[in-house]
Formats: sequence, structure tokens, C-alpha cells
Amino acid sequence: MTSTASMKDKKDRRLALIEATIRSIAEVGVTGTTVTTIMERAGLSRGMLHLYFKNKDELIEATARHCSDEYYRKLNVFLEAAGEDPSARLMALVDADLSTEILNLETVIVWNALRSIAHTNARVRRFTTTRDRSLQKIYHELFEAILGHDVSDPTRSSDLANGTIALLEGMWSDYFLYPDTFNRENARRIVLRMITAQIGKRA
Amino acid sequence: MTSTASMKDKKDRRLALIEATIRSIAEVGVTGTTVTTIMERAGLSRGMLHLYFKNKDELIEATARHCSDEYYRKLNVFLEAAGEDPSARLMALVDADLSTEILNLETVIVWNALRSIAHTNARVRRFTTTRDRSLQKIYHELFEAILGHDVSDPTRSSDLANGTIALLEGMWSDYFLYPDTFNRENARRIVLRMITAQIGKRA
DNA sequence: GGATAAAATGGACGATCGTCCATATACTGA
DNA sequence: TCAGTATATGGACGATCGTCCATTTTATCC
Repeated sequence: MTSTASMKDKKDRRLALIEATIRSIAEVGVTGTTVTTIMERAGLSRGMLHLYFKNKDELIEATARHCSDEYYRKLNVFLEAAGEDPSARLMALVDADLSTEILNLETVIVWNALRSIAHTNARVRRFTTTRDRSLQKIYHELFEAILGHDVSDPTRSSDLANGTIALLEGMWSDYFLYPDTFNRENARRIVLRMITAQIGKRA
Repeated sequence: MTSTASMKDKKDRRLALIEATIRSIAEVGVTGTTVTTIMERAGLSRGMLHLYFKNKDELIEATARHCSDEYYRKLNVFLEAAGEDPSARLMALVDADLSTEILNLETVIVWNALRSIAHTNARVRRFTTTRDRSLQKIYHELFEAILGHDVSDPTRSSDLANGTIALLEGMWSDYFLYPDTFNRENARRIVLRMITAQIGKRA
């Protein structure tokens, strides 16, 4: 049990550092986040970073991976609760993306920050882009299942997928800019208004 | 003429510094942008920054103001070309937001970076938020002019305004993440698909 | 319980940050 | 032409950055 226990501790330390990085970025921003601000929030000493991560960049990269993984994990919780019906699953995705579990101040600040970093860091970019690539596939398949394929309008399903993603992305931006006045119900109503106009009332 | 000439030069230097800041952020990111990287791109010496700006923060703030002003200036070019018809003006706004003049790699990187900074810098936040506030007003008035006010659906115009803004915001994100594969025509088709489904074919 | 290994500490290092300022250059008006 | 002013330079400063490593503390096993 000793080796597994130490393994667990090692995981805990890594996670503590990652979560401290997230908190630091949310509190003092990307430019304000230093090894010191991370250490303070992790309750660990300076040397610990380089014991569990090669350097600061690797910690940032691990943070990006963690955020990406957490996003999908939470999304799947909503998806599994929705069952098999495509329309129900579509609604579940919308609700998930606007839920407090997924859409909160910490998430939205960190995600925006990671995207900034991604433009000059290829390793971070991997995790910020793959998220949306997979999402496009999921939405596209759902719209195909709901509407079927229309040869006279071949881009319909992919357009609706991209449109819905863009719409929700825009809601994230809105929340990011005005966290105090942002209204989840309004956001949900707007997204559903757009979707139902396209797929009808079957949802 | 001497005083106006020196005034002009002064403006030129300020503008050169601001544009150098934009280029630096676009090239090496927010975290990589330093006084040195800005000076290199401006072709000016270190001391110049503090001659025209109190400090680096004030230069960043001026950059945010400049980007906000430029966005509106370019938007108005499209609006004026569209004439008075509300539907035409609406289409002009969409076209503008997806045009190469407004939506390009430099703009989208810098705008994302400035939003990151805005979360810990109140002065920068002023310019990143007012942009969207005014935009909401413009879109809302256009949709009211096109559709009229419906008492049975009181949130319709504001929903369409917020929805369209969110949709375009999402397209910006898409371009930001995949500048090489992003397709302006696809984006335009998707936005128009969403809008025409709401306001009919009158556009 | 003492030896061995692993985990954790935090002071010190060189590099680089933003800022300041003494100095040099360019321009103006008499 | 030459003083006087405005503009521009870049070296130097202290602070702070990420990183490293000698040292201490904690955990493990015979």
C-alpha cells in the first residue's frame, strides 16, 4: 500500500498545483500569475513546482489539459442524465454549457487566459482546440439525428452545429464581460429561440 | 505651424507606440510583450515610452482605447455605405464583423488579450465592455425597426440583438482558434440562416 | 530505533522586468 | 549663427522573474 499511497500523494500535489494555478489566473490574471502567486495558493514551497513539473510552462500545459478534461467530464454528466433521445441530448448540452458547474467566473477567466497563451504555446493550443473539434462532431451528429440529411441543403446540420457552438461561445463571452448582470435564463431562452426556429417544436 | 507640426509628430509617436504594442501582442502574446519588444517594433528607444505615456499600463490602456475606436470607425464605414434601410444596415453590420478589415488575426488576438488584462485592470475594462454595450443598443434598435414591437413577445428584439451579437462573437472565437481553416462565407451563411429564420425573408 | 530513501523547504543565482535620468541630438526663433 | 527648447537616446537602478540546489524534515523498512 505504500507505493500506491505515495502515488496518491503525488497526484494530490500535482492537482493542488494545477488548482492553485487556476485560482491565481482567476484572481490576478495571466500577466500577474507567477511561481510565487501559485505557491501561495497551493500552500507549498517554491521548490515543489520543479519537483512535480519540469518548469512553469509544463504546469500551465497541465492546467490546460485539466480544464479541457474537466469540461468534458461535466458535459458527459449532463449527457448521460439526458438519455438517448437526440433532442433531449441537445438540450442537455445547452443546459450544461450554461450551468453553474461549467459556466462560472473561474472557468471563463481561465479559459480565456489559456487561449491567449495558446497563441504562442503549441502545447497549450492542443488542449484549447481539440475541445471545440470534438464538440463540433457531437453537435453535428445530434442535428443529423434530429433532422436527417437533406440533399437540397447539405450544410444544414453542420451549420446548425457550428451556429449553436458559436452562439454558446458568445454567451460565454457575455458572461465573461458582465458576470454580474449576465442572466442564464435569458441566455437559455435566446439559444433555444434560435435552435427551435431551425428544427421546429419537436424538441 | 510649428506647434501643430510638433503636435502631429507627437500624435505619430503615440500611434507608433500603440501600433507596436498591438503587433507585439499579436506576435509574442500578452505574457511575452515587454517594453523592449514594443520598442523594437516601434523603432524607438526605451525612454520614449515614458515620454509619451506615464508607464506601460497607460500604454496598454491607450491601446485598448485605440482598438475600441478603430472597431467603431470601421463599423460606421460599412453602416454609412448601407444607407437607411434597417435590413440593409443589419446585413452591413454582419458583413462588417466578418470582413477582413475588422476580423483579422491581429485584431482577434489583441482583443482576446485585452479582455484578459481587463479582468485585473479597470481602466482597460472600460474600453472592452463599452464596445459591446453600444453594439447591443444598435442591434436592438435595428430589430425593433424591422419587426416592430410585439407585446406578446416583449423580449424578441433584445433577444435577437443579443443572439446575433453572441453568434458573431462565437465566430470571432472560431476564427481565433482556427485562423487557417476559418471560412468567412460559411460564417456569414450560418449567421444569416439564424437571422432570416427569425425575421423572415424580408432581408 | 536507527539507517536509508523520499518529500519538502527556502535561500541564492543570473536573467530580465519596468522605470528613471543624465546625456546627446534636432529643431526653433532672433 | 547661436542660444534655448523640445525631442530622443540608452545605460543603470532596484525589483522581481523562473530556476536551481544544498539542506532539513518526514516517511519507510529491517
